[in-house]
Amino acid sequence: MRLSTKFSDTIHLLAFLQVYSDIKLTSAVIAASIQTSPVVVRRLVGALKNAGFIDNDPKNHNPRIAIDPKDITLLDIYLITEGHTPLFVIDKETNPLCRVGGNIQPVLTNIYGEAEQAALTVLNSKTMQDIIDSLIVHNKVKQAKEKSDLAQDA
Amino acid sequence: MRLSTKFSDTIHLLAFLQVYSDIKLTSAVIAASIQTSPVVVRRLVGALKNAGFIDNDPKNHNPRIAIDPKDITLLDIYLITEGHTPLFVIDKETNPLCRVGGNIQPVLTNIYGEAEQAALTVLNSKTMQDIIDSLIVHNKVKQAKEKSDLAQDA
DNA sequence: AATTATGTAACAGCAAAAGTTACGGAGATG
DNA sequence: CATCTCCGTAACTTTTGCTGTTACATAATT
Repeated sequence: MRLSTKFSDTIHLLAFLQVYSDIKLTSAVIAASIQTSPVVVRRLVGALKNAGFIDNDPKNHNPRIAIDPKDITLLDIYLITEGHTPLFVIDKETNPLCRVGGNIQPVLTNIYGEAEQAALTVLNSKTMQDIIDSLIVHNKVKQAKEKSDLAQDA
Repeated sequence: MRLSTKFSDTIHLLAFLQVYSDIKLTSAVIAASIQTSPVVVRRLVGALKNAGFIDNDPKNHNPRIAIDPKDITLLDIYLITEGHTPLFVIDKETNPLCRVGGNIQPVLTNIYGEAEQAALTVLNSKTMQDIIDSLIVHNKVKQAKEKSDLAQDA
């Protein structure tokens, strides 16, 4: 089956909390940005609260990031949301009596592990702050483009 | 969704062709090692023939590896079997009018791409020959262990 | 107090993968 | 040359796990 979107959605969620910390953040408001249902958002928020990444702002009762975004890496989020699922799947049903089927699993475990490690190392080098910074840059570029397109039309 | 087992099964298949090149290799025989159905094996073999990695041995009419196993990397196999599926999934349904939802996709595309690239680079550094060599080592270790266990019992 | 939002649990729907059935055709065997 | 086996492929079924929905008890808000 296909991988879940939980990892992406959770990054989205955390960025949203930070970018929109000044408005009232209900699960419905957040869901409108992720384009999912409020229940799904509550589930994601719940998992993050459990892991200590989100708490409640005493001022406005918003959920908010409980840790400096510089100190949250994408690997941290990945492990919370999909940590159980290996990136590469090994077929567990192979004939143990065969010279190939009986030995392929540990061989693949090693190699896949190495590949997965490489990917997760990249994720560990990126923080939520990097995401938020990139979002702002992308947004500025987009707005400048829209403005120039508008001038073009006029 | 989780990834399919096609990647693993195809590596298994190619190793099997090489290790058992001396016996009659029907799809049923191969299926017994992978523990799947002959039809599934035929599908995998078909894809590999299409890609030029397998041809037919004129001697015994077995399917056989058409390229030196040293020159087949796991990345080659990965691209044939799962090349279309990204390792990390990006939620395509986000609100374009939101400062986060409207910009998160390209941001994630960049970072996920970098992580995926790192994993695929590892896969590209491993060949089918490495797999076959490792299988032989694992098998020898296993057999030695069995022999010593047997001596223990006696 | 009344309203609104949360946290969960249970259920339904959907999409993708794996396995199954079926069958025409190619090649092997006697 | 007739039979038998296996292949290649299409269509269908089953399974599985993710997403979203419904429902409701609890907590917080006004």
